[in-house]
Amino acid sequence: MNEVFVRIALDHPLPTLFDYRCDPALAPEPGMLASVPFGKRQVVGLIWEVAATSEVPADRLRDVRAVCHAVAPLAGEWLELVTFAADYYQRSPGEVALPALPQALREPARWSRLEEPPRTFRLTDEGRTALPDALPPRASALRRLAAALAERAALDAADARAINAKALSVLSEWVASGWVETIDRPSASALPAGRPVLTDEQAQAYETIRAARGFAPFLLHGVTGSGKTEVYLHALDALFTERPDAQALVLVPEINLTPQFEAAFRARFAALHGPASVVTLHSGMADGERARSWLAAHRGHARIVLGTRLAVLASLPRLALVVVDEEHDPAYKQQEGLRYSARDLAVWRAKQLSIPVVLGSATPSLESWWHAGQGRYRRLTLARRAVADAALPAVRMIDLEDERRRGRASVDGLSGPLVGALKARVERGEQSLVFLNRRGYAPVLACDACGWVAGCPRCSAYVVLHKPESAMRCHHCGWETRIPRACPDCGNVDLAPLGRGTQRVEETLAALVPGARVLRIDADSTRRKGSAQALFSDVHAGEVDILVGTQMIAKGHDFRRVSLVGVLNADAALFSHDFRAGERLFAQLMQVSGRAGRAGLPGEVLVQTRYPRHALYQALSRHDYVGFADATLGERRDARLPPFVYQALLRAEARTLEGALAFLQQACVALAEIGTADRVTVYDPVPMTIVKVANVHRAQLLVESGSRAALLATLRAWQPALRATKGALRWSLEVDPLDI
DNA sequence: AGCACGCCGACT
DNA sequence: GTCGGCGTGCTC
Repeated sequence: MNEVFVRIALDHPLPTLFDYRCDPALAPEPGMLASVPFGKRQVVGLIWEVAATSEVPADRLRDVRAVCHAVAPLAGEWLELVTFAADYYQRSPGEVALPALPQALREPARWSRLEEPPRTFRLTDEGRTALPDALPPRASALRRLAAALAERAALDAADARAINAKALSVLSEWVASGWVETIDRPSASALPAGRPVLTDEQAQAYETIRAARGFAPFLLHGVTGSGKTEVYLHALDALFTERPDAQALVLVPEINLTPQFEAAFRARFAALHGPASVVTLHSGMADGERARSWLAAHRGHARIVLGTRLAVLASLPRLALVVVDEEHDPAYKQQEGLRYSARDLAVWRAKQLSIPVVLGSATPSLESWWHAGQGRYRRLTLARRAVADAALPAVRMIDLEDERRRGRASVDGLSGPLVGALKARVERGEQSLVFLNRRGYAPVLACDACGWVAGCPRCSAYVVLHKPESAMRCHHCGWETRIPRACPDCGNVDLAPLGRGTQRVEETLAALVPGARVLRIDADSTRRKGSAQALFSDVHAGEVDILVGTQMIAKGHDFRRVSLVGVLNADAALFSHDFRAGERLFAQLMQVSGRAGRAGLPGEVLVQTRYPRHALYQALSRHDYVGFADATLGERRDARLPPFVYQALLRAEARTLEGALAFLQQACVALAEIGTADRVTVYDPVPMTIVKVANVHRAQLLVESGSRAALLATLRAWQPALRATKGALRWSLEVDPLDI
């Protein structure tokens, strides 16, 4: 009775692989999925290694129940990617690998339905002579099948199944015998006509990417409207012309907000390589659909995988080019579970495979900008807008202090000059955007008489007033209540909404700009699936005069008739404790400004501020990303902040703040005992800004080092001690955190 | 992370 | 007398 042993990665926090006994008849191979007993349950894991022996005592070993053969094993390169990500982000390989797979692969009952859809069959020369003699005389079903093959040039799977229910398995036997062969789906030919002509800048960027060999990271720095997408499309065209079987990975921050981007890819490549050549992959997809896309990528049928951050972990056996659009976008950082940066993993994959990777942005992350400055990334610049006579918009500050001094009070946060500019646009039949990064009606409801403020009972935060639903909602935990008629403390009925969100601005604009068709787009107005798209198409169709919204309206959309962008309430980020707030604000304002004046209309951007001289706004009005980035990088260098230092956060969540802090204090002691901490700075445990969320108290501990390797080594050594500390609390480590 | 086992309060 | 609260211990 021979047996083999397999080492399996399970979606489980213990940082080890688990050994199992396996019947060799199950033909296990690394990269295959296996169903195994684990404790009291049955789980699916990923076979990492197959070995002749095991260190684990025989009486503790259990048996593999089944191995999935419907899907080809995941390649060694993919397992390496998982190994890297697991080590870098301090997780077990199974915690990285299994959540990256479609649910269908993690359910043994569904394995059989994952079989590759059969292709078209035809007789080989050998089959034409040998097959008739090989069939038993009375096997009439088989004879009918053979006759159908002989009659036609090709027999497709559906026709075969119509002849006999078991025809497909018979055909695959005949394929194995060499009597029948499968024909691959026909690959299309002619290049589609009408590729846009590139500007000189675009052409230069494209030629540089095309000429690249080996690992070649590019930072494509292109102003909004400069046509970065067209550079990607040309680079993909060139790749597929040179290597028809190659695959490309194209990452976008939020696929639902960029249907135009997706449409451009489909239009360009579906004609060239068949409708299945472009597949999308994002978290909003139904499971079956996602499984289909994933399998198309894994099997190499999909030429282009266009997806959000989770697509960076797709299996792509012939990956030859990676594109990360809007590479600065924080959405590339996963904010729960495995907290990976899809952009960083994309660069890692490119390096692993020695292929080019293009990071595109109008406002690159300071990390990428710094890499480019150091010569690690090659910079490609698109300084001009691609559409003829589309100039960059004029950016002006509206000084709110000055307005007030002159006795021109704002009405509900909207200044006279902005309202005047909006009216002028409505009269001219042009569209405007009003950008405000706060949804709801008002962020606070307060009592004038006693100072009571509506807070969330479960969080240390105020609840946000939502007028359309006449509800107050906590944006941290989702808790909701009716708007009170009177102050619960003193009974006063004059409760005042303080500050404003998109709902209130929408209401105010409707009153201040009579006759204007005002539309609001934010996470609340687009909650229903597909409604965002419907609302955006109203804007494109010209049925909207003024669009009010959060950053959702800043992303990707090419509004041809927008000539004015108004920005409200931006100042808060200028003085934030988060050192990245300025970088984020600048990127957002550049992006939303870029919505103005794309199609020849002169564009204008009006920013309401109390600090019009602030360096960030000055750089914005000059469209000076480079100046802003270099100045901010200088500050970061002086203050020893990323990218000049590497950081990790240990977070603790407990029932009490004391519990969370005590755990972190213990963790500090454990870290001091490790001793490798000589090149690592450990800060004091601190409560998080919003200390309580959903009745859980949160605190964190920052660890940093000038050496990435030293930091990782420390984290690795720290983990066993962290796991050993007991207590009813949850903790997690985050490497390269974005929010501190 | 699940999912057990294991000891102490308010109910038929 | 039990149903069930969540503390702690294990999973190849």
